[in-house]
Amino acid sequence: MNAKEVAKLTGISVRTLHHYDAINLLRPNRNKENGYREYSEEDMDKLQQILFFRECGFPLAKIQKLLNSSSFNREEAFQLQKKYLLHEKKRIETMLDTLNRSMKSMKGEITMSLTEKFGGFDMNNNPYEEEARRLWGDEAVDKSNAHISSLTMEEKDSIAKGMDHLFTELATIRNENPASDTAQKAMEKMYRHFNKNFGYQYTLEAFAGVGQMYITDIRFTENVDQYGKGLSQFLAEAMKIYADSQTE
Amino acid sequence: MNAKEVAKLTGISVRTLHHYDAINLLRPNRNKENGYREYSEEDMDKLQQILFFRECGFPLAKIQKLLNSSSFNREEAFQLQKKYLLHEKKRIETMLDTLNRSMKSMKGEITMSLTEKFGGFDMNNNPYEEEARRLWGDEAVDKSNAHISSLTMEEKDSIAKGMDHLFTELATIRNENPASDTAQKAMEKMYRHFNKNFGYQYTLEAFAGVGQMYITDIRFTENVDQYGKGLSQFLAEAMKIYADSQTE
DNA sequence: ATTGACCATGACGTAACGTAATAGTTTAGA
DNA sequence: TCTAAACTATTACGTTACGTCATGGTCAAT
Repeated sequence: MNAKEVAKLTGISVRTLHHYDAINLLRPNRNKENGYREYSEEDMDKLQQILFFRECGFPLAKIQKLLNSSSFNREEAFQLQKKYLLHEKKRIETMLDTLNRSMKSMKGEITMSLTEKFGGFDMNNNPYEEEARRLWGDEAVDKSNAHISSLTMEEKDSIAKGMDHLFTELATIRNENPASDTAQKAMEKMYRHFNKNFGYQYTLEAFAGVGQMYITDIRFTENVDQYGKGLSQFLAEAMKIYADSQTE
Repeated sequence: MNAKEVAKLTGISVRTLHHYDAINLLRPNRNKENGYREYSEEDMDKLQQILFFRECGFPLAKIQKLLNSSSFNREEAFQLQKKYLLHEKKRIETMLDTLNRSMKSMKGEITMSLTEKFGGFDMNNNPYEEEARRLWGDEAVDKSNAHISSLTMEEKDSIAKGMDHLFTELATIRNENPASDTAQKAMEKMYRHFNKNFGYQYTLEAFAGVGQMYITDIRFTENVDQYGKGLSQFLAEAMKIYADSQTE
């Protein structure tokens, strides 16, 4: 299939296809003779995924990461998109209600509070982005998740206890300087612990990445900070310093 | 209400409010002492309209024109938005269907054609933009519409016949050069006809604008071309030339 | 009196394309 | 067979609707 046919079929523009090609999102094979784009069946399936995610409000950069994730799974993707669409459907129904009531309020039949007048507009906090990140967002988390799901209950329990222990311990030194000897020794221990308990060898990069996540992902921040306020912040810094020091 | 409260209430950002202020879309009063923005109840109603139209996919520039249109009518606006939302709801339902079927097709339970796989994505041609333009889009059309709706059936009928006659006549010369004497004489007649039959004095600008519309608005193009293929194109050119020649 | 949360106005950045310019290719009709 | 219309490609600049600083004034509470 050439670009124009694809455009016609899907309702997107040829320029959009060019764009997706340019940003490495969807790169069809080229005709050897003239360099024209040729879209295969697989390309079309990928494009469908892209458009679904786009419909769900994901930025293209994020879509790219998702689709490239090693643990990406079409079935889960469909489920997620379905959830989003159902959510969106509800939002629209809310807006329709707001609309109908606004008409009545205009005619003086009823009165509406300001809060009511803006019901349904808030589409900023898309909870499904977070779910997507959970599913395929971070390669490191991915792999450990995959590993975790392969464990028995007892194994899981044991690991959970080990982590709990580790964090409780770490919480006691959370007010130290993250670069201090005490802190860095703890980081070494932590790094070893991670490598022992998760299914693969953590790179130092990934280790630092997890630390980053503790402060960028609220879900993690809250979780970690339950062991002591400020722990996530401390860990993020200390883990990064450790990773950097070991890399040189 | 200050900007932050509005933001919290509606779910949009303060920056967005600043932006709407900057482009003259929504300009709240300012506190005389410190220049802070202060949003009144009216501002909030207008904002609601803006957000509804935005939700319907209208660009801000268009929203501005709509709201400033002399014939703008909140009730009609609500109705239009309602139509759009119902349309959107259906589209989402279509996509949900596509999604469910795609999952089955992935599992090999059913097969899907490519066309089916992309059902629901086409949201480009929003039919409601055209309806909006019809309602409030063109000031000139507005006014004549307003006038028309104030007429009796017989008067309407008589005018319709007059227009029919005029267009039939114009169709006979549609292959002339639009700048020719014949064409320009016909334009003069047409201009007088417009001024006689519609409720107010057409400016030459508005006259040329109507000509423009004959070729930019498909609805009109098709209508006009029923009198003869290419008539709309001819009229658009001839009317512009006439208007220009009279303006100097 | 100071601090921290709020407001204002620039100015620049960005995402996801649209649009136009230029040039090579393919295809349908004279 | 030749030519014009209709595609294709790349490059490049434009656009919309804001986000994100940077800088500086304002207000409310300690």
